[in-house]
Amino acid sequence: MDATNVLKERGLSVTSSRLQVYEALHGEALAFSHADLEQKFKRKKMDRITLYRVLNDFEEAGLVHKVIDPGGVAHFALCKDGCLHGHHHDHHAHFNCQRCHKMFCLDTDSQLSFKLPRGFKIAGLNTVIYGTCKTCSA
Amino acid sequence: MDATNVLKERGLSVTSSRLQVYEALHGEALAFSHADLEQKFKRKKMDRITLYRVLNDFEEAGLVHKVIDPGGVAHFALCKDGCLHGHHHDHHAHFNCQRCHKMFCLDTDSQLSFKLPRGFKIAGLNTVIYGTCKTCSA
DNA sequence: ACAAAGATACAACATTGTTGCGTTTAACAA
DNA sequence: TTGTTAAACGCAACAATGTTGTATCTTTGT
Ligand SMILES: [Mn+2]
Ligand SMILES: [Mn+2]
Ligand SMILES: [Zn+2]
Ligand SMILES: [Zn+2]
Repeated sequence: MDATNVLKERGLSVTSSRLQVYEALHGEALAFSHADLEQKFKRKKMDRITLYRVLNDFEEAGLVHKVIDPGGVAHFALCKDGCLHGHHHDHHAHFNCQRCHKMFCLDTDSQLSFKLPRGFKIAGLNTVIYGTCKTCSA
Repeated sequence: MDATNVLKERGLSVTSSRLQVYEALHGEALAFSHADLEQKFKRKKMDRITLYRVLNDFEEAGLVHKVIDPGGVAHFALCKDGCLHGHHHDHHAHFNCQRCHKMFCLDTDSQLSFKLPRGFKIAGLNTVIYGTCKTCSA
């Protein structure tokens, strides 16, 4: 499905900023920070605040998920599975390279299961393994 | 062992700020943010920057570990096991309540195991489950 | 008690993220 | 296609978290 229809499907109006952001994230295995994305858009004059709002809207719509790196900075990646408005289920781990600072989504290779104490109710999770990626280890 | 000797054992000089911070974290099952700790010290005039540096020094010394909450804010808790200078091994999960904002260390109840892609080398991890804690769910 | 090394406190700054509001743009119906 | 309305944008101002530089004070070891 093309970007325009993805947005429409989620009830998001189709604007140039949103299309740009969607295209920037589409097909990537990495999650990008605001700084990363502003770099990508440096020729296209993407407003900093608009970018924040687009990503927030995307997250609420279940289009992207947010991961916090060990420095406290948010990274965003498109959801692969059928996340919906207010109901994410991308409970996978991430790998953040301390050398190249790439944030990898480990959709397939990570298996997470938690035993929570009685009475605790899970809404979501933020899992980031940090270290050195394959390229930077070699 | 008392606070003074714990500091000495790690090669940290014994100062009033460090004793205060150590005592504030000691015996707690929760990880505290800078804001939390400043609250605790409100009568004792703990300098904000000193607090940052004390916690950084403690972390490097393997005395405390740092957890990042889903808002990107750092929380600190004393290490329970034998972490050393530059070598932490507190690979446990945490639970952050979206209502009371407490950050629980799940030392005992969480079991974490990850299958990383070939070539990736793990140095540590930040795992935070968020939702509502027992008290706030009731 | 003294000298050297290290910790503290204050100011200045950086980065990340939020809020308010006037202007522009997209959606939808006439 | 055009007009109306609601939403998104862009700019400024602000807030929160965290870092760096430096002069002063405290701790440590002699
Ligand atoms: Mn992901
Ligand atoms: Mn912990
Ligand atoms: Zn790397
Ligand atoms: Zn709670």
